[in-house]
Amino acid sequence: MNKYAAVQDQHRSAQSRVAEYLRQEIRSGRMAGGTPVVAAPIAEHLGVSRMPVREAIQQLANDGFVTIRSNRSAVVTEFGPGDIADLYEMRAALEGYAMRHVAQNIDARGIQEAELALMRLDQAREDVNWFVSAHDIYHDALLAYCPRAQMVEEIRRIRHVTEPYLRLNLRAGLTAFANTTDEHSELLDAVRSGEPDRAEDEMRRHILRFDVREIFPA
Amino acid sequence: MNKYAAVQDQHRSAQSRVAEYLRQEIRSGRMAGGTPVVAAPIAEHLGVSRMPVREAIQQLANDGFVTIRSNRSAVVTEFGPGDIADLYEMRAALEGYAMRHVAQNIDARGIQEAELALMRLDQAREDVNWFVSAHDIYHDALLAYCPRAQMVEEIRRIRHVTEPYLRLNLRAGLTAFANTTDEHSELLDAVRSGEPDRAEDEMRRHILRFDVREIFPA
DNA sequence: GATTGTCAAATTGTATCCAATCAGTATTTG
DNA sequence: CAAATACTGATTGGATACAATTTGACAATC
Repeated sequence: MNKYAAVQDQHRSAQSRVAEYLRQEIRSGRMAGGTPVVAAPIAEHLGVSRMPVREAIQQLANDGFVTIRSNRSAVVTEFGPGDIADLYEMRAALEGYAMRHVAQNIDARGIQEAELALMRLDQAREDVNWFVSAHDIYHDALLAYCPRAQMVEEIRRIRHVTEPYLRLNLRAGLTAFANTTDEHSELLDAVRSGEPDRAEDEMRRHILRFDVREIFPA
Repeated sequence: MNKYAAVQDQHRSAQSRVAEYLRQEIRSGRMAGGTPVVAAPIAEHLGVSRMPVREAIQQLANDGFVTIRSNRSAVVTEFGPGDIADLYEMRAALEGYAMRHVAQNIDARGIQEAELALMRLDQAREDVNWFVSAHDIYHDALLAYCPRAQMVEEIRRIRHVTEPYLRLNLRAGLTAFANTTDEHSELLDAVRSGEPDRAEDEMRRHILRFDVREIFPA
């Protein structure tokens, strides 16, 4: 199945192809939380043996996408309200701190790119998938000016792991759509000012404004 | 080799035993940065096949302990000054934020335990290994009152990955030894006050006071 | 009727075998 | 003699085979 993609990616290891495939399935929500992740069928579907699938599953487990239960099938990780709060606070702490660097390092070109990404984000409000993608691009545009590779990687990891829940939130209450452009605009102002404290504070507040309870019916 | 430990851990999977073994070797510094991590000899040494070793290596790679080079032997990750700064800033951001929760949640019993851990830390100043262990315990005593499991886990991960470099620093300049008790004491005061802002600020400053340049000769 | 025991299907965990890849060295060739 | 090339040893990457474990169903028992 999907021979062309397989051929195109032939140079990369089977494991990383499998990992990328599963990551996309989970991020997109096609494999929802709780879905069993069984090695054998996936291996057959992608035309590889179980071994690289196992390793891919473990890799995803380390990123938090799946949960491995010893001697039982792994499952797509299901996050509860507490877990989401946890992840969002982590991201607030890290991405807030990252903005200190960004505010001090960003140049005219960076500002321009962020403004462009912001416009695209505004245009993307009609479609959930489009919006999520544009939202990623906007945040990444800012993080490009944070010279801390591991920090940025961790921030992205968290964003990706929580992506299905952002999608749910966008589809459920439209509030997220409405607020978000103004917030992102204020955020950009703060970064433009070059004041680390202000940039950090703005990013923190922006991320923590995400209301988990919209998704999880009490 | 080491039959008793093997028997004791028989209930757990070979993979996790191997992972734990390697993690300890690396954290302790017995396997220094740059050391090749070859599957076959380790497998033989521990009396298992190469497969669980492979998976253990990959698990460690996801935590940052080793670096996998495609089709070449993996190596123990070697961090440069920039990487260490990166990791310490991440920890500052996260553990600082965690202290907001701790300051608000800690009770009399928690304070007491932290004070005890602080005394033990002070006693441990003569020996590097002892000190590192006591330092871990002190920080964990505080983090026990942060109700954000994933955040705490990530903080610990960073602390463990940087452990060999802390050891180097302790052995090299003794400054870290000297400053640290006072700092930790001030930190505990801030937590005791219950003020989130103050607790966060104190923890951040404490962590960022770590001077990387002591290790890396310019 | 509830509980326990046993068996079978599904799935993971581990071992072993073979192919692919890379680093370094020897060797050829201009 | 220098540069390109071909070989060799070491090591990983992947596939297949098999053992161990768990789950659930169904039957036996109290």
